[in-house]
Amino acid sequence: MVTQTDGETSHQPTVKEVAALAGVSPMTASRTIAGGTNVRPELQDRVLEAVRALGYRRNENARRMRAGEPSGLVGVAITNLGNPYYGNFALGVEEIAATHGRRIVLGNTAEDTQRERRLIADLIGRQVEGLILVPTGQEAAHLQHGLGDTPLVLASRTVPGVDVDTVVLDDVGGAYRGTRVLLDGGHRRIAFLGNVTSVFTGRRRYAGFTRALAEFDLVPDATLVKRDQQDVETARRAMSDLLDLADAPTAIFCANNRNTIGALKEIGARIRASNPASGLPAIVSFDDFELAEMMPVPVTVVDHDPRELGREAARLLFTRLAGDRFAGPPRHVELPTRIRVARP
Amino acid sequence: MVTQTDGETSHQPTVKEVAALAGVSPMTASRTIAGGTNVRPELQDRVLEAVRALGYRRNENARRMRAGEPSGLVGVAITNLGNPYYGNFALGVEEIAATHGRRIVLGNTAEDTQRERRLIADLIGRQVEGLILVPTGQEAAHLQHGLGDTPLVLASRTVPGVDVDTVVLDDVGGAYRGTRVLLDGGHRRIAFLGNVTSVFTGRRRYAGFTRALAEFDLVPDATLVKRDQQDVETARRAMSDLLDLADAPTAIFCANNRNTIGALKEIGARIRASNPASGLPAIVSFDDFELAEMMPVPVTVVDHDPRELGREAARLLFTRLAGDRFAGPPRHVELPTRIRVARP
DNA sequence: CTGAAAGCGCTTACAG
DNA sequence: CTGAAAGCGCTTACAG
Repeated sequence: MVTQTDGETSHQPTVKEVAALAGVSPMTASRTIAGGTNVRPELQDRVLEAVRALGYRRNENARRMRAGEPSGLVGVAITNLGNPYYGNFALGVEEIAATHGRRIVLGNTAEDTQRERRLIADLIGRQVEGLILVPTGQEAAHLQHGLGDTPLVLASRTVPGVDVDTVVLDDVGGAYRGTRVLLDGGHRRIAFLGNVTSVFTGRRRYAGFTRALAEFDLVPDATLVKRDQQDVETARRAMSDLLDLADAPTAIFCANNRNTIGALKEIGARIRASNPASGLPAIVSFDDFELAEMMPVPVTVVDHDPRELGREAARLLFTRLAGDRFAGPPRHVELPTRIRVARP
Repeated sequence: MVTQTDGETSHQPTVKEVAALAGVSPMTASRTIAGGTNVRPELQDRVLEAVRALGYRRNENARRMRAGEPSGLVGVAITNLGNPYYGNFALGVEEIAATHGRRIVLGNTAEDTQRERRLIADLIGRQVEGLILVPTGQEAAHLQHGLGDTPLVLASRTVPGVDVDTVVLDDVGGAYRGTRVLLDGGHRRIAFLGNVTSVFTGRRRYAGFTRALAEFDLVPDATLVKRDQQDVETARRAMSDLLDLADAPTAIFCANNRNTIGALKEIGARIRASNPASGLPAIVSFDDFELAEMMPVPVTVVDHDPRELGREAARLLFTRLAGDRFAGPPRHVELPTRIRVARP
């Protein structure tokens, strides 16, 4: 039974103290702790006993500094820890990092460039060997300068002027094919629910949307394009406005998970109020979500694998770290998306 | 435009190199970098210019070591990064840590005691000031020894024999009240879908379930109790077995999010197959989930706030760190749950 | 205002 | 096999 009331003073013991207690030199203690090569078994026993008695834990930072070894850490900065998409992204990074004996240090930027800047500075200061970033915005200054020789990989989004290794989704192609499902199904009044234009993926998905429309000689109807929703509640309200239009859309392209959920919640509310305005629209959702097949309207999902995105970002980083880290031009990987009709 | 092809050699510059380039002593460089007190402006300019030229970044590990300062890091170990519940938990920890000027280092144990052990050792070795852990199992050995003087807080689950600060949910009360909703609604054949008995929360929620039944002079029917599902697919199959019973349950208590989703997916599959066996059961879900109100059966949610769980864990830790860290007995906090009927 | 010396905790390289 | 010396990158404390 361990308790936190044993009255010991707060202090992490050092090799010196271990050595003193064992009656050996710090070097003998250090050698024993490192694995015990070239130390008499008898002395090893005494050292290990002292380690136990003092609760000694080697200071990894000090060790790596003297040994000239890298930190063994990879920094990962994501925009929203509470979003399972980025959680799985981080899992993918961790998976590959583990195979290289590295641990990840994870930070959350909360879509705030200021926080991103501070986080990166801190991670670099703590000697991460490389940095994987889902960038918050389009500001490049803090990414161009101050990273020193620490390799940077951008994931999911790019930043203009920052020409480093990147892995993104096939946003344009995915949005195009998702929209085509609606067009091929006969829909012509198709609305777009997306997030702010400043976000890389938002712009790309809108581009895929318009490309599909163009093939049917259509251009987006401004009254059907809503591009400012960052969360579920604003998405729900945007959806409500669309459904209240005299000439309401027959289908909705939702450019991300948050917009999909908001749109569906509004549909649900109207069903429960027995007030489905006009007929209920079909939905395309860029991003998968759980229980898609339980929805009262047909949902087409533009699916992709966040974990693979993380894996690929890590692979790019470790390739960089393995070779001459400035050799070769930056590589740009685009991962595919899959169309899945949740409820035909 | 920054590229990774500029041919520089890989090497983080040091104060010494900055000082040499600026033509001053390392101390003058150090003082300037630290903020510039007691350094002639002219020298400061030269140092800062050298910093820019070399892309110098202070080694935070080295600085803190010499200065005798703590690392400024709090270790957080969760069981599943891909679960938004724990992502939000980590956000809560981060929120409080930020107000104390600390950063979190997040690790994932993947419900694996071996990984938990290694992760903790590593975090301690990297000098975290404290550790917040969602423990994987019931093994206590690595938690009793080897943490040294680093305070530990257990969150969501406890470990027998490890008597440290803890914050858990009111699992028993929440499960009790959720089950009461079903009983008060007239249900008498109520099934239990939960996870393995070895998990703390699983046991507690089952206890709340049986307590509610007892008030109606009922005992759990063994054929209606399924307690081995760790993921959605196994939960779905367990649900299928229940619905296929000759005397199928009229209501299901789902002890966690994964079991709820699995149960609902099976219900959805049967509706789509126009084969709702007998009537569809009511659902109680311990853990909230998105779009609960869109389900084709009544869903009662035993809701709680993972972020607040994280905040509270961090508060316990910082209280410990602020005072004499071994003063006072361990504190045990239990956070409330709220009953929410998603669709009456 | 400036810098040479010493040391944070650890280990490499060198001498026994 | 063992240890005194030196140094990783940085800063405190001490002398000018």
